[in-house]
Amino acid sequence: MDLIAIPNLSERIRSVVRERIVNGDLAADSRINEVHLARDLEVSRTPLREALNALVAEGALVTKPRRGFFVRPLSAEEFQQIYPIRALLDPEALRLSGLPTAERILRLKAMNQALEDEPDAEQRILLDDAWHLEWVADCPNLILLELIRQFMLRTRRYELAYFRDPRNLATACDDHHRMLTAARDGDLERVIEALKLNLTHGIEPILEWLGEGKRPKEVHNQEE
Amino acid sequence: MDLIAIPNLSERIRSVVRERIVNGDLAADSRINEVHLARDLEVSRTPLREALNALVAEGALVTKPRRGFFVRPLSAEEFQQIYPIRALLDPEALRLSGLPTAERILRLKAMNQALEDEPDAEQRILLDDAWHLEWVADCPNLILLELIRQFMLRTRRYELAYFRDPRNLATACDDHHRMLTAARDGDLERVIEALKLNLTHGIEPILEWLGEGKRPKEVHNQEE
DNA sequence: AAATTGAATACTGTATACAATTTGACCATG
DNA sequence: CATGGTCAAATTGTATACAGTATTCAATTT
Repeated sequence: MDLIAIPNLSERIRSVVRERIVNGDLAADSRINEVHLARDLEVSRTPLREALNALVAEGALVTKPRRGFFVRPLSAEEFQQIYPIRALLDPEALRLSGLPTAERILRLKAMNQALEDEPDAEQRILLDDAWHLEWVADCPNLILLELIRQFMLRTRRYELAYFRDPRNLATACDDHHRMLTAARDGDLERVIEALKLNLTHGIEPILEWLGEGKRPKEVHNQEE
Repeated sequence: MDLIAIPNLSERIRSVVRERIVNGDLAADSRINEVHLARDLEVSRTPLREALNALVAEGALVTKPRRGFFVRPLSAEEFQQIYPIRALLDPEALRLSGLPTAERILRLKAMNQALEDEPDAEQRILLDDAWHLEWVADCPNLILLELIRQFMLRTRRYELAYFRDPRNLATACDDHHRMLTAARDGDLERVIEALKLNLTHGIEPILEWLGEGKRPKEVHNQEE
């Protein structure tokens, strides 16, 4: 019997649309035209609407009754609210997980290396998320993990800019390294401190980016 | 123009179904038959499915592709995971909010009195939630507030048993009182400590309840 | 008697159709 | 030239229809 549940169409649509929002293909604040988007994706409106509703729950969209779905704009305000929450959730999950096993430390080391070598910004985000999840893989509080995953999705749009800059990548990998050495010393509290620092380092550069140029694409919703 | 957005059918359905889950009208672990439930609610399946998907995001239901929606059972495990998260979120929100104004303290005092006098368990939950939200009303992190509200909904099913017992109500009001006196003394840290204690007090009795009798109603999904 | 297969049935997932509401353009009016 | 009203087109919300997938249960085989 199905151990891996095959996602249905609406779940696949959700991923695709989320991608488009993250990339800016669907401009911030723009209204989503269900008919056009459905035609573009070559699906009907029903599963599309299910996907859009799910994205509302994720915080990527907002919905106004009888007006439609709108892309939640990237904003310094939202970002300044989301990131501190991760800095609250992640350390707690790590504390509950305890120190990683020697085997896991090895894996983490390899993952960090892969991150350092990765040229593509989007892949870097995925690797970074995987890295953080690996630390808390043994966390007994599954709902907390669910929550962390949810917030990883919400921060994704912002992190794209962060991981494009090699200097930021270097900072991140450095922080990660500090976590690893603390773990090898068996000092959980120091690991947690390093994690908090890591999560804090992201804030400044992203706020800067949000302040200045913001996003390039603006109007361009989707073609007719 | 519409300051208060009138909810559409699917949003209203969501509330109704959530209610039924909380009450146990839809038994834990039972599969939801969309056709029957739609007929029962006198709506079509489309908005019902939108509502059910939203409830999945809320954690009240789970969905298995091509199998359908299932009522997430109340379990000691889930509860033990949810409550500590509230004990993480609420104090942080309170810290960000700062001490309440004298005016707000008065209002809180009145709210606690109302809670103490309330005979109905369901109303008590609503009043208790309102009480907690009043403390953090000034929290600048709106997303954190959103999250707290979300978890209030998730804990609701469990708290019903808690607030039925007058002894638990007394304990809660007592904790609340302690928070108020600490606030009047201008000692935020002591308020936060009292809040943590308040949130912790709920755990034991509910676990006990979950261990023994559990819920009365069991089979009874919905009538044909 | 137990296991297995296969057809009938029930149910979910998706598409389409229809109703209700909003939007925007056009024109009349001050 | 601005303002407001009316109507058509566009768009969302809901219902219904259909297709594909699970489940059930009886018939058949071992």
